Amino acid sequence: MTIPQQSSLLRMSTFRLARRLRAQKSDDSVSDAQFAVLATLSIHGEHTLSALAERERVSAPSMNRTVNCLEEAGYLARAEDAIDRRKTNISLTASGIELVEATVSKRDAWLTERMRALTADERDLLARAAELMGRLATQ
Amino acid sequence: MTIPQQSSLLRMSTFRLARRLRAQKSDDSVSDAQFAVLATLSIHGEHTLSALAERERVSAPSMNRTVNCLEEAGYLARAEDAIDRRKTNISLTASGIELVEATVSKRDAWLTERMRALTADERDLLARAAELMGRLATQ
DNA sequence: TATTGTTATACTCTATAACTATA
DNA sequence: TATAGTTATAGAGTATAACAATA
Repeated sequence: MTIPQQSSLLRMSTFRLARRLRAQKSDDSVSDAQFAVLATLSIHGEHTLSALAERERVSAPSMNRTVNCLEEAGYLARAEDAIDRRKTNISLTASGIELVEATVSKRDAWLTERMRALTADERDLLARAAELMGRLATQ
Repeated sequence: MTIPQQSSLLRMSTFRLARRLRAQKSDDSVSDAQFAVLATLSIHGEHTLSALAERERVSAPSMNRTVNCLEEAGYLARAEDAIDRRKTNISLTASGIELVEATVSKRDAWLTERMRALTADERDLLARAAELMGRLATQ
């Protein structure tokens, strides 16, 4: 198999699996865009609005709106920066942490159940592949 | 490593790689939702509106709107069904086929370039993993 | 009566341009 | 003057409810 053929296979399988995983949510009231923000705050901690916009590759006004919705729903909180008063520091509330954990658990449970149907060798192969995929994505 | 740990690794890497791949487009004027429709028509051929809505898991009015945009942009065409005149058959135009091929090429080129940095054994491992991921997604 | 597609309406996500407050 | 955040406005994607045409 040529390298382009291998790439094409990996691209298709990655999209299909990501799509199935994304469908596993713990709460339908939060959109994909909103959940991505909560997940980013969960993994990388407190962000200013513009840092969050840059990381999610959307405009600041767009992120501002999404943050407004999430703040209103009680999943995150804004706090004025003590030093630079133009900035607002955005972080998860207890309720936001809970929602991220519940969704991550649901997705992992869905995948774990399907991985039990594989052999130990196949699971090991997938774990090693995951490490390589991470490297490809950050390259 | 436990099965849940393997699952969690695979989930994170899949999302990261899918995100990077999705960012590789050949034309910024077509949204993700619109491109997904074009890709579905490219892979699975002609669809009625409701078949398309069901496959993309959105409502019929939502799909109708997306199809309107794509029709106006000239990427797909509606045709009346000869037998059942309630139905409209939706298929890609030459321009639509071209756009799908250009985007797929760009994504594959991006991934192929990064896979060249791996060893032959690592690429082979990823190709076998892709097959397993496809199986997990359809299970 | 049921199905297919569409229109009406409303809310979220997206963007650019313009504004406010602070540095 | 520059930067961080926000508001104004407009276009696209999502949904449910209601409608027209056809089976």
